[in-house]
Amino acid sequence: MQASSAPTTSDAPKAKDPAEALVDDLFALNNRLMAATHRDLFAAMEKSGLNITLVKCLGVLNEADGPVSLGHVSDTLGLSLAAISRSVDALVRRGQVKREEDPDDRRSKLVSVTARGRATYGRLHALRRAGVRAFVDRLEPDERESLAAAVGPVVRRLA
Amino acid sequence: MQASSAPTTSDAPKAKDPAEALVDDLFALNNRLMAATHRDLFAAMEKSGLNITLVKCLGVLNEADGPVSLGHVSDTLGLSLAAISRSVDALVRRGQVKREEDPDDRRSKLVSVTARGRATYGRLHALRRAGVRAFVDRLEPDERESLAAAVGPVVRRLA
DNA sequence: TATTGTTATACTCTATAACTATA
DNA sequence: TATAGTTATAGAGTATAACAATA
Repeated sequence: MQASSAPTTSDAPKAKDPAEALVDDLFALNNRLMAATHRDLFAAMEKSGLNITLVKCLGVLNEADGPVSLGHVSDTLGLSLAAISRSVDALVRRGQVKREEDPDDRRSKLVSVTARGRATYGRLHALRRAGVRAFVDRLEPDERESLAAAVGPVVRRLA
Repeated sequence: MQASSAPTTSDAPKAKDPAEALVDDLFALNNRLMAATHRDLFAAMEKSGLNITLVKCLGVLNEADGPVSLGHVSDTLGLSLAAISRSVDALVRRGQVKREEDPDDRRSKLVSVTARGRATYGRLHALRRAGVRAFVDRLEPDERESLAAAVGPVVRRLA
């Protein structure tokens, strides 16, 4: 997809909501960054024997403070409990996560990431980050400067 | 996924490559925009009876200058010719695209988007754009201003 | 013979439903 | 009875391979 509508040239017949131009620019930037970050990611996932759902599960577990239930992962990702059950099982077989009975509720299982799972996730994260880095490397010094000054405060305020 | 590494606080022990901080910020911004644009998109796709591959095919055809071959779509999306053949067939059945024999090479089929397909794609595009717009609406005036000044030149230079 | 696209078959992944164990 | 998770079954989607038509 690419940006459409909203003339961004200066010879627009009428004064246009400047926010619309920004929307178009952010849209375009998003597309660039997505392309940059996704290019190598899928190859790496395939090489690691992981599919998208497995990576997402790994992400939830890596970002969790501690062990979580299957139901939590299911709710977070919006996938059926059955799918999560199978995905977690696959991750357990690959040594990426650990699954234990919840001592407080033996119906429930607590899932947590292993050291290997943390390493795997870190590798994939670094790959995505490298895509962004490649984008930044193509920027002019003054472009980097103004981007840093503009984007930094926004992401920190909304964090 | 969320940004990790790279301390962005000002009390970093050593002077760090400032580009690394920008990478983290753009990474975070990208995640925000992806979340914003993908939230409603999938619901709309489902409502339209389209899956991701069909939308991607529709995207290729909408962004093409004219009719293209199945092989072109296959190469562009990195999917097998068989999958594209079935996907295009589904789009034809839904009236989203038109498939004709190439008069210059009767082995080949030329696929082009119909008025309905253009409308469908436009609707999905507008939805993604609305997500970005919602993000922009949450910004402060000065944030909008500095973002516009920084992002605009970059996306226009790299376009 | 090589190439473009279609069809046959097998595999992966997910959802719904049935089931087990626990509360 | 209700809930957490597992397993059975069916459906969607893709890849590989076999095929048909054309170059």
